[in-house]
Parts: sequence; structure tokens; C-alpha cells
Amino acid sequence: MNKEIPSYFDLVYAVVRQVPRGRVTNYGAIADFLALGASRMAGWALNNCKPGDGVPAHRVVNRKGELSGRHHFPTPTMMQELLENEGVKVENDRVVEYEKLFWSPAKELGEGWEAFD
DNA sequence: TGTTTGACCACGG
DNA sequence: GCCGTGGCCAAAC
Repeated sequence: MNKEIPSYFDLVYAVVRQVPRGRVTNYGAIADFLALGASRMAGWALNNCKPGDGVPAHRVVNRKGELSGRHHFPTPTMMQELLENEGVKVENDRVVEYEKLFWSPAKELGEGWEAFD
């Protein structure tokens, strides 16, 4: 049944899930860490993301730090509310101190990290 | 089976 | 410093 190997989006879910609270990351970092070869795959993976997966997609923003995926949430304001709830200040749909709150999986988790904790 | 789109990023002008 | 185009891989139509 579920013997299917974890697809690339499963890996994206795992990485996003490892993102600490109050931190944000971008699609490129995930794509580069998972060697997807295309940042779009990270976004596409989150497109299949659903609330039941427990994936904090609100912590994932584009390279500009903009909440590009807010329109994909149940409510466009929910993403900002969630970020502010975690202590991340959002202004004009952009993460404040984005570079400061940026969380790099390859840097924090390391190359030896695997989805299976 | 081929084409189009997609929550993007990097580069060039 | 901002805008436009190309490239990347995968899934949906």
C-alpha cells in the first residue's frame, strides 16, 4: 500500500516541518537542499500541501521574502496572522528582517540530514 | 502523447 | 534599482 517511496514533495514537507518557529525559508533553499534542480518544484509541492499534513507552509516565502503563497491559504490573511503569531513581523505582505529570520536547511540541518527523523 | 501551467530563481538590459 | 526573459522539473489537461 504505502510502500511507495517518498516523492520529492514529501521531502519538501519534511524540510518545511523542520523549520523552527519564528523562522522563515524560501523555495530556492529547499530546492537546492533537496537538489530538486528547480525552485518551482518546491512551490508545486506546497501546492499539494494540505492542512492535514501539518506542514507550516506559511513559513515558506519566496526569495524576496514576500508571502507569495498567501492566496493559496484558506484566507489570504491567515498566513500573515500565523507568522505574526510566531513572532515574525510581516509588513506589506513581506517578512520584516527576512534575511535575519531566514532559515537555511542546508546550513542548519546539514547535507547528512534525511527526511526520516 | 504533447502542450500548458506552476506558491520560483538567476541573469541581463 | 527595476523590469523582462529564460530555464528548471513535474503534474494536470
